[in-house]
Formats: sequence, C-alpha cells, structure tokens
Amino acid sequence: MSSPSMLKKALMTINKQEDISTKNYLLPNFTNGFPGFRESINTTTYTAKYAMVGKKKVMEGGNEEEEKNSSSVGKKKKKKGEKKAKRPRFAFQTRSQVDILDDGYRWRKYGQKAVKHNKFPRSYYRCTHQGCNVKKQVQRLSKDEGIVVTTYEGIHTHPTEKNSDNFEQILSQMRIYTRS
DNA sequence: CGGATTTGACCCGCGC
DNA sequence: GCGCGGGTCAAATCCG
Repeated sequence: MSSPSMLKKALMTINKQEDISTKNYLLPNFTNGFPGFRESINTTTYTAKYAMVGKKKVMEGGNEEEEKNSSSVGKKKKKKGEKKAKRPRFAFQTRSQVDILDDGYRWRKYGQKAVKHNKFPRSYYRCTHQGCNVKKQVQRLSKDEGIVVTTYEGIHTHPTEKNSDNFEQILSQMRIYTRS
C-alpha cells in the first residue's frame, strides 16, 4: 500500500531522475485532490515542497512555506486573467502498457510536445469539467518505456464522474524507484 | 452533429 | 536581445 512517506519518496526520486518540469512539486491534499487516494490516505492533509531538478532554490522540508507574494516580487498584471497561483503538483510513475490511466476523470488532450532527451513525447491534458482547470502531463520514459510518468497539477473542484475502481490497479502499480 | 484529438504556430520565461 | 525549450492555443480534422 502507499503511505505518504512512500509518495514523498517517489516524488523526490522522480524529481531527481527525470526532469519533468521546472516547478516545485508538492503533494496536495489528497482527500479532495485525488479521489483515487482517498482509500489509502484519508488522514491528514499532506504538503511537501521540493526543489526541482536543476538549480532553482531548494525548498526543502514539508512545511507549507508559502512564499507569499512578497511585494518585491513584482507579479505583473495577469493579462489574460487567470490566477497564476501556484498549484499543487505531484508526480508518480506507473508501469503500464497504456499511457492514459483511468483515474475517474475525463481529460481532454490539448497539446503534445517532444522533450529533449526523450524519444517519447509528452502529452498535456486538461480536466473537461467546467471551471475545473486541473491539468496533467503524461510521459513515457525512453530509458524504460514500460514506465509512464503522470504529473497532476491542481485540485479538482468536483467529484469524479464515474467510479474509479480502476484506480486500485493504478495504486497497486505504483513503483518507488529508490534503487535501480 | 458535437465533442475530442491533432498539430504547427505562438507565447513566454530563462540563460547565455 | 536572442534563441531555446517547454507549455498552450486553436483551427482543422477525426470519430462516435
């Protein structure tokens, strides 16, 4: 089963080995963020912030360090509207034949991009529910094409549409690569 | 016919 | 300032 510490470790591992993106990752409140985890982690809200792959500042530790919008950090006016607030993110790996994991939500693909050092493209999905701007990325690793990395960003503001029984499978497929 | 996917262009932050 | 790399848009297309 998956414990928060395992997820945490997985997250760190992923961040170290893969360059998934350029942002901080943090584990969202799973209870309302990721229904699939409801069964396995229904306790405390779990937040942890990590540095990303490259440099950038390292926000170690698991306290919600909310850097606040310090006045010095001149956030420019968001032209397009849209809150650019940092969103909870977390990633995990599964060993799967299919790229699209059925997690109970409906996703609309809105982009696909090739990333460097990877032969497989990365796909971008958005939750189709109106007003729910949760996104996820799916990418298969070139070093081991049996592995699919899924990165979620945001918290769903609505329940799942269909029951996510399949998610138990996904959970059971989760692998923590602490050692190769 | 309506919603999802495809796919190149566009955009934007960052590093040189 | 410019180019690169990653993320998003959106029109055309696909597909049930």
